[in-house]
Amino acid sequence: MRILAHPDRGELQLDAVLSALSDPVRRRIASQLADGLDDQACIAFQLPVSKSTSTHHFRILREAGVIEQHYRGTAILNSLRATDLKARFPGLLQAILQAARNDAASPTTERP
Amino acid sequence: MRILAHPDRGELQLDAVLSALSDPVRRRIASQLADGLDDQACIAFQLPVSKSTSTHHFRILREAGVIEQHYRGTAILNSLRATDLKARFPGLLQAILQAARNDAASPTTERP
DNA sequence: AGGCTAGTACGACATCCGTCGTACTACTAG
DNA sequence: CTAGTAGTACGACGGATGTCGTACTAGCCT
Repeated sequence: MRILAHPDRGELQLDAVLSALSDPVRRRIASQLADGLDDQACIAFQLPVSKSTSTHHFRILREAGVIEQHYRGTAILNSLRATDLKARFPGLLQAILQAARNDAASPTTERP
Repeated sequence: MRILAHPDRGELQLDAVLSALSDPVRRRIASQLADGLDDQACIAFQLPVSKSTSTHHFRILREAGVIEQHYRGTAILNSLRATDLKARFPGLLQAILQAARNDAASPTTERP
C-alpha cells in the first residue's frame, strides 16, 4: 500500500491553503467534499481536465493540508480536513466555501 | 487628477480576491490596512520589493476589489474595501486576516 | 521655474503553474 | 493469470506571475 504524505495540523500554512483554493478546479473539489459527500474517489469528481491534471490538483490540495487522502484498494478516498483547518484557521474554510456558493450563484463569472 | 478603475461591489470575483490575497506581500498590505490604519500612502508600507513591484501589487489588489485607491496630491491613499467584501463574501476577509495573524504568530514559516 | 516626491509605464527576465499525453504501477475481479 | 480500473510519473509546453531597472508623469514646495 502506497503512502501519502500529509502535513500535520500545526504545519498548515496559510499561503499553501489560499493558493490551493485559488484555483477554480480545486475549489470545486473542496466544495463537492463539503457538500455532504466525504470519502469520494478522485474519479467521482467530474473535473473538466485530464487524469494527470486531476492527480496534480489533488496533490496540491493534499500537500496544502486541505484534504486527506488514503488508499482503498486501487482507489483513493478523499475527505476534507475541515476540523484541522478550523483549528488552525478558524472560519477560513467555511468562508471560502460560502463565498464559492455566492460566486457561483451570481453572474460574476460573466466576462464577455 | 488621474483616474483609477475599481470593480463595483457586485462585480467582485472570488477568484481574483483569493489570488490577490494568496501573495504574502499583498496580504501584508491588507493586514496593515486592517490594523486600524486606513488611508495610507503606498510608501507607508515598508514592502521588501522595489517601487515598480509595489505598484504592481497595489494594482492587483485594487483590480480585485480588495482595496480602494484615490489620489491625494502626488500620493495615493489606500483603504480596505471591507464593507463591499463583507457584503459579497461574508466573513471571508475577516477569516483571511485572522488566519494571517495566526500564521504569523506561530512558527509555521519554519521549513528546515 | 526648478527641484523633489510618489507613483506609473514599459520592457525584460526567470520562475511557477495548469495543462496535456504517454507510459507506468498497484490493486481487483474473473 | 489476465484484463481492467484508478491513479502516478515524467516530460513538454504555453501562458501567467513576481521581480527588477530605467525612464517617465503628476503634483507639491520653496
